[in-house]
Amino acid sequence: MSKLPLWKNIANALTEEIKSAQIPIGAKLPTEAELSQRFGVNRHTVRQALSFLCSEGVTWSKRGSGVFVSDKPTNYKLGDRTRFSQNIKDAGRTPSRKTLILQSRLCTEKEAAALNINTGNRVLHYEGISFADLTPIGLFSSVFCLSKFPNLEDAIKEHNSVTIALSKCGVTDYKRHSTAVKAVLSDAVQSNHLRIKLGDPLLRTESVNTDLNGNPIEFGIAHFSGPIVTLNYT
Amino acid sequence: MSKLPLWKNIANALTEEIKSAQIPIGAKLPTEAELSQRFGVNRHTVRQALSFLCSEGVTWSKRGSGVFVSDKPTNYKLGDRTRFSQNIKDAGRTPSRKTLILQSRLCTEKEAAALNINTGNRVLHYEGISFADLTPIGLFSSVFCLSKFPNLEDAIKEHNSVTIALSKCGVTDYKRHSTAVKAVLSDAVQSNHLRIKLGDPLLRTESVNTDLNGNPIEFGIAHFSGPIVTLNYT
DNA sequence: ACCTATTTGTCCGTATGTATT
DNA sequence: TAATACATACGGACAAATAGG
Repeated sequence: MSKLPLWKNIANALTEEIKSAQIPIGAKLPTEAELSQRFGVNRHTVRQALSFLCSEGVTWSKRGSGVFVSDKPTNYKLGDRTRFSQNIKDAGRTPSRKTLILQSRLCTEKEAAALNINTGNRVLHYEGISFADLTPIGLFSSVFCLSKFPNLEDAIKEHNSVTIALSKCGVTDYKRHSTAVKAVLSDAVQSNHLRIKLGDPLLRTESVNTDLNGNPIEFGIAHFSGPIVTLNYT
Repeated sequence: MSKLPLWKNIANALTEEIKSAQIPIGAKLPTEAELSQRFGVNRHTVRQALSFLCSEGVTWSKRGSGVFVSDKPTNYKLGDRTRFSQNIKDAGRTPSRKTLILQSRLCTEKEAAALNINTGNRVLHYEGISFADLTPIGLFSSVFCLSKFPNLEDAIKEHNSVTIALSKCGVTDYKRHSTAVKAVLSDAVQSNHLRIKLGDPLLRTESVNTDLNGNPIEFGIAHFSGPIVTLNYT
């Protein structure tokens, strides 16, 4: 019946199982050995099917570990009211964050310039991973002027949300003042956190948020997973 | 020396010969047998390199005949947008463009949806390279609805400017309706045009421009050189 | 910190099929 | 028809990265 090559049939079968969520997003496919057993073919025939799926972006592979189902592309809106949580919710997904660093330190020159403070000042450094559902979509690293928000660290710890924490510190609203976007290659740490391949492209954004008076309150650098995140500016 | 796999080195070598036109567009590559002899590897190792080139769109193969250098300069994904000229000037540099394609053709489904026209319609396809001074900074590919602007092709040829050409067609002003940005890796054609390394990151933007009534007039895809271009939203 | 088993990646070899010349 | 050239499929061996004890 099927004039298609063996490997193509296998690729189609696996695609169906992925589309129907029998193999959910992020899940590991059976090993090449298991698949060759199941389909009764040589391992290389399975590999050709898997290679095709990877080239189509349906899956990605990690040597020594396995082949995994890629996440669907995520849209991330970029505007003057950019909020991480709301963005993810709008996409029908559940946002969460994992904190990697939350501590005060002296600010750098670049940070001082962006926040319009002096170089001697202390800042709160907040760094971590952003998730949509269970998929890491980006790394963030923000600094806030400590003298303006002495209690911000505790507030972030308590509420696990920058927006809520800032409101507890008297900032009822803030705006995105500027965003600079460029494309870079991921390094080992980033690719590990984002579960992508070393050398996959990243969207790097540098942004400044201000209060409604135009005073800068946050300077942030974020790296979004290039393969699955799209920034939307409307 | 090279920690790269054999097949990757072969792919790079062939890419070089294609880029330098030692193997010109449309020409047939040596046979798999000849290449395996030349590189001293198994035929399958050569095949892996050729398979990669084909997946990158650099070549295409015909069973029983041979492997040929693709003649389609940029089969998919290339693009642009305008108002970029002003940005370049603001940065104290001189903008210019080189046209690669300027011709009418049937629109694709995606283009029809973006321009809010039917799939049978003809569009003007304008594709080329944007320069700042003498440095290529991006590739653009735009389509315009031909039935709305029947004289646009000649106007672009005459004035070498989309903005001026559109004004000759009655569009005195237009604005960007939406822009979606993501990071991708450059392929052989793109890296060649932009004079960057194969695999360097690119900023890919998809945008729609509308007239002041909100009717879409242009759909464009652009690829900006990741290492040197930053998009700024303020 | 180390070892081992697992898993994917690379490379070679052989045979056969299918389309082109 | 015959020779050529790419496509598919099988097989084995080892390397490299990972995961788990």
